[in-house]
Amino acid sequence: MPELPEVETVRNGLKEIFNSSGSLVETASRSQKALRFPWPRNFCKELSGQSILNVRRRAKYLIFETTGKDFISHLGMTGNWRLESQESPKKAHDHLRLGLGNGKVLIYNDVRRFGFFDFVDSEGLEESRWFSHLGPEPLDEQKFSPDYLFCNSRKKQTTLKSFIMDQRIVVGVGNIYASEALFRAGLRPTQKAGRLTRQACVNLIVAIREILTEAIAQGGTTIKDFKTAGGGEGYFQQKLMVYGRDGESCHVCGYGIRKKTLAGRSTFWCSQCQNG
DNA sequence: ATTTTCTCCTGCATGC
DNA sequence: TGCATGCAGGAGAAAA
Repeated sequence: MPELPEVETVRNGLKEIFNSSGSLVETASRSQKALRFPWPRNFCKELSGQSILNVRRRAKYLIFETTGKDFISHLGMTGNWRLESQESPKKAHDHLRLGLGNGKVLIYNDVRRFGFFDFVDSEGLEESRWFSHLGPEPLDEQKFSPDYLFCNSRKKQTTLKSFIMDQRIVVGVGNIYASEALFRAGLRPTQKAGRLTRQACVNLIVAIREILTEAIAQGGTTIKDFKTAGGGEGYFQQKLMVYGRDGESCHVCGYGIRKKTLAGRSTFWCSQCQNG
């Protein structure tokens, strides 16, 4: 569900919650159902009584730094956090409840249970099983450079869209923003990644950065399930140029938006605007 | 080795 | 109305 801008939006919401409602986890309880992976051993026991010191993000992972063990939260497709008062009715697919005091409770809900939690060691996080294969952050101008993208795309037979969704190449770009970034860069999602010119790499990197930055500013994209940690919706869907618009006309040239499945994921583009 | 398809899960839209 | 089918923003495993 959430790509980088959505995870960043959730992170911002969680930080606000911990600032206003306190960061001490007085109580913790969880559902009996496993998420994508079994719950970490003694997860709730380890959490209760600890304070959340900070919430960071790497790729699409949230990293909770606490006075006890640090842990990560991955939202999968439908994971979301919300703050409610203790007496609010429970909802289907609530999986974790963190009592924050003042009658407030922070709840993790995940319909499809593709999300998961795990304890991590903050030292050496980049070398951990979850992070060791990850590429650079797209907003890191040093590491995610045109030269990096050009060199790593050489001889790649995969499609350009699959290439930029490969978390080993660059993290955070999911199915929506991949199509949107390629539209902005004027590049065909179906072309071979190995065909990228140096100039195309420059254009693509700029497009990815702009799309993600604007989406963060808009609070992410709410197509179906995404909710900010405050329970609100993101507004970037109002700016989508191609995603979910097959059969409609291009906002720029009026040509019909096309749709095709690439590597199992729906892909949208304008064959007039994206001829590079 | 690289690339695509399958799989985990539930809910919703669509079509017969 | 009911039922079958397909699809959904992730991503690792399995298969090609």
